Amino acid sequence: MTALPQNFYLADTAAVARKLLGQVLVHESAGGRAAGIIVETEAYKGRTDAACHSAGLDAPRPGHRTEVMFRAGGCAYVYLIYGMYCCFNVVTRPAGVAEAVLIRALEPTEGLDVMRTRRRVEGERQLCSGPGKLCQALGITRAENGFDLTSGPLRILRGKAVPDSKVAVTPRINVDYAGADALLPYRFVVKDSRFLSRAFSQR
DNA sequence: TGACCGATGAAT
DNA sequence: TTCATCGGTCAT
Repeated sequence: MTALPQNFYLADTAAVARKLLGQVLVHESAGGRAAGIIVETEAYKGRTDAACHSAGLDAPRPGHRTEVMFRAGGCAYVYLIYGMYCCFNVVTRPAGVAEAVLIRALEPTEGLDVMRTRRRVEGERQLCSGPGKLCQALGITRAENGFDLTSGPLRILRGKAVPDSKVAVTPRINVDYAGADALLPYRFVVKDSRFLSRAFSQR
């Protein structure tokens, strides 16, 4: 499998979030190699999106956590949430536009034992079914913030395309604070996956 | 220097 | 539904 080219990440952020379904996130680290198929994503559209960390920002602010979001697409944005979990995002769009895609769930495919050790749980459905969980399972921390995703230890490889018939679009999770923007259709899931952060159901 | 709070997860 | 837990962010 070959890594997705940087070009892939420069397009519209919601389109990238959709196209990331089915691609494969890999991390090779001291603990071992672990990987999974992306089954759930969310788009965060920068300046005008009240749910986005870079909401209202026109330019990078040195030292601010959103600094890497202003880089050209194709690198990692990792931040700490609730004082205890990391969330992994893919930076999108050309340099200067601070948008990103949050990876919310993976179907584990490689390194399940390493994941079990890191997560301290057995069931494969519990390994990567949430943004904090998948970072723990793959050993992704803020040390990986800014990493290039087209080469190096943290990469996204081209997997199998997911047809539209298997994709559902919903509002994003836990962004109620964003008012009307919380209703935007920016969450993409593989409908029938058993590995989502929460099961998809109609209506 | 300090107060506030969250793109979560796990237990209840 | 509740809460653990603490760094980032912004207001003093």
